[in-house]
Amino acid sequence: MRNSNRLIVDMSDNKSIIVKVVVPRRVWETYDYNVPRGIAKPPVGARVSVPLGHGRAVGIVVEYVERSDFELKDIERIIDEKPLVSEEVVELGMWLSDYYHHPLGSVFETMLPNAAIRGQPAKIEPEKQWTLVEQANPATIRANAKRQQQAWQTIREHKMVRESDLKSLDITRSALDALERKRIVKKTDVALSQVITPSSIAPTVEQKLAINAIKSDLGKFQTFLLDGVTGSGKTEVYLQVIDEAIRQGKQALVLVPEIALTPQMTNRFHERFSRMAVMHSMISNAKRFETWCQAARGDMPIIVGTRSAVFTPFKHLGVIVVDEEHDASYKQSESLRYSARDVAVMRASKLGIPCVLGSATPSMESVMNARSSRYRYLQLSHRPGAAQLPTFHVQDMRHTQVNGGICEPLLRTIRKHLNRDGQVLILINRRGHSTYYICTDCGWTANCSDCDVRLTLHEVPTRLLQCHSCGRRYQPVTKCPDCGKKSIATLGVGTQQVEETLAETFPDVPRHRIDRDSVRTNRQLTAMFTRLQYAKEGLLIGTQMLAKGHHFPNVTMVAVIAADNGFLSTDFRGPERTAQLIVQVAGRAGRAEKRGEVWIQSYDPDNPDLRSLVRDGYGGFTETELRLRQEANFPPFGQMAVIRAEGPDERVAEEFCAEVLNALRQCDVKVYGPMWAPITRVARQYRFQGMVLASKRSQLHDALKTVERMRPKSRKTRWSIDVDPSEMA
DNA sequence: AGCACGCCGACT
DNA sequence: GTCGGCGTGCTC
Repeated sequence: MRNSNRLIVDMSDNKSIIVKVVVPRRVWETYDYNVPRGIAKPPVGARVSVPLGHGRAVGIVVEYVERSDFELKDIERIIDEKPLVSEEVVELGMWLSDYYHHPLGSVFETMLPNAAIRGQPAKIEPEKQWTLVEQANPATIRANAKRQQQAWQTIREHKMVRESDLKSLDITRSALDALERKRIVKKTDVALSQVITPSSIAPTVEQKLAINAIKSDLGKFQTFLLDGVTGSGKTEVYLQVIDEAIRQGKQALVLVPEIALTPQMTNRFHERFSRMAVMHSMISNAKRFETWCQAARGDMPIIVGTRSAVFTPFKHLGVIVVDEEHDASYKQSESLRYSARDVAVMRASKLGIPCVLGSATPSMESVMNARSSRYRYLQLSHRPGAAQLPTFHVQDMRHTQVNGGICEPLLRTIRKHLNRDGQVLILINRRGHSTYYICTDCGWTANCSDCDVRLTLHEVPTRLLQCHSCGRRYQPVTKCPDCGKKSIATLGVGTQQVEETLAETFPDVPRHRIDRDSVRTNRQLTAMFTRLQYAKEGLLIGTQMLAKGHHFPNVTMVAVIAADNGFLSTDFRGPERTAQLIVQVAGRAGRAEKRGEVWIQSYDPDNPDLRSLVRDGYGGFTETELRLRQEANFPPFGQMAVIRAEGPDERVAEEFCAEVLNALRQCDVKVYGPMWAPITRVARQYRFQGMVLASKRSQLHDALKTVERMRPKSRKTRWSIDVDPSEMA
């Protein structure tokens, strides 16, 4: 049994060191490795290169142990002499694996930047900076030493120059060496430098209250729910709190939704803080790892980033801000299905620091937490500049003539606003032209061959049928494939059709359509918002993209074309999402001097959620919705998880789902299902799901624990556990 | 990430 | 029979 690179652990030798290593693979446990004698002990949180199976992997040391039950291999190489991640982040990974019932190795795969997993060297040591020696005599620099003169002047101008900035400032190594020998400049550890530009705005009374409340809790764990209407100045609160944290020598983490990371947002931070970094999916691997290391060594005071930035290690994190905390993009919908908002609160509690959750439309979870005093509730109810909130009008569509998705009264109101030089924003939650492509004779509808969804007809840029589930495109037929008649018609409106309708009615009014088809990349989105800022008139037609990104000061009217889909959705979070969307988009309407107008077209105007939203605003909606949730024991009252299973064989997938759910039925939880997923088939995979509800967190957790490692013969069926699901789809 | 293992269809 | 395609599981 002797193998050259294996050795049996010699128990008589108590000096041998064994380390537990997390490898970034789909594995549930840490692996044990032997640290060969004569090699320095790798610290906890450092990366090591280890043999794994037939290849090798880069892992993270999480613990030392005395003995192991395995035949151990030797660590191949120690990559980091100092820990790459703090013990706090290692523990966070363990917690994530436990809470979301996800393999530990995959958790670290999600948490670590690609460059770190590939084993690229990290810069963990503090950076060096060059400064002038106080009683230096620049006269000793000879007149012909041009490079030295230049270097000296640059350093004098900037007061200090970072090692990493030398190249961009055109300072050479040799010039610096010469200056150092002459004792004109010196090299030291970089000091956390931050030039803070004081606020130019005087905070309102409410802002001041919020700022002071959070500031006085810096240094201890407390979650705040900052409930502030659009334009009420939440960002100013964040900025002033971060200002104070930085003055105390701490760092700050700011999470923003994916779509919101526009220059407008980061510029607000840049105006106030000289040194900050952004992190999102478009940042290159190398840059991301660099920023990550800077934060870890305490050399980056502020990180503004999207979901995955919540895993950034910090040396002295002082406060976490989660802007638009209700936003669905904080929940990852594949692999490790974490909620960055919840992880942020968890981190804050472990670190003993405050966490600020900001929103104009807080999630039901956060509202409940504020009511039960787990969170401190702070409110910003006024818009500075005294802009008034808009008036709501629900248009009963049941007895109204409709043309291309828009009814006659709405068209008249749009005309009125356009005539008064106002912009009108039109929200439709569907892209494309029509949502049905049907035969009026036999009832045939165009469906995707791989998914169980109807095809959407697109007219722009070319006429084609598209599956919005798998992306497959089809050439539209002119004759019904079933009955052969030429009685093809379309039904259901999307953004393209509404744009078409409005083009016919208002041919001379400029129109801007904003959806995933017109704006493909984040860059295009930014460019579009910039353009719209200067477009003072016209129609803005778009999907939820419009509601999130930006404020349009000239919009005096907002029209919601179809709110019913959301309020009547089978997804229990549908109404919440829709109400948030309407309130967010309504926040774009109204100028300082006059109230805006919001029109909602509905075939179900008596819907309780819609009625309470329109009558009493988001607070009223919250009351109604929470009552409905409580009756069903849905979150935030009950604790929920969803089991999903999909596979190429309908029977097998359903049986597998049933098997997992039956195991859960043995536990102290309520189980519903298996049932079809809202989209029953995607890319030829049949999808089933089941719902697990428990009154207490621990009951849900224990039940999921029992199936977590069951891993039954998953013949071709992929399955997953989704804790705290954000949608049922 | 690779690689072994085993199950199934196809082929000399 | 045996070959090899790929889906599945394992790696301290």
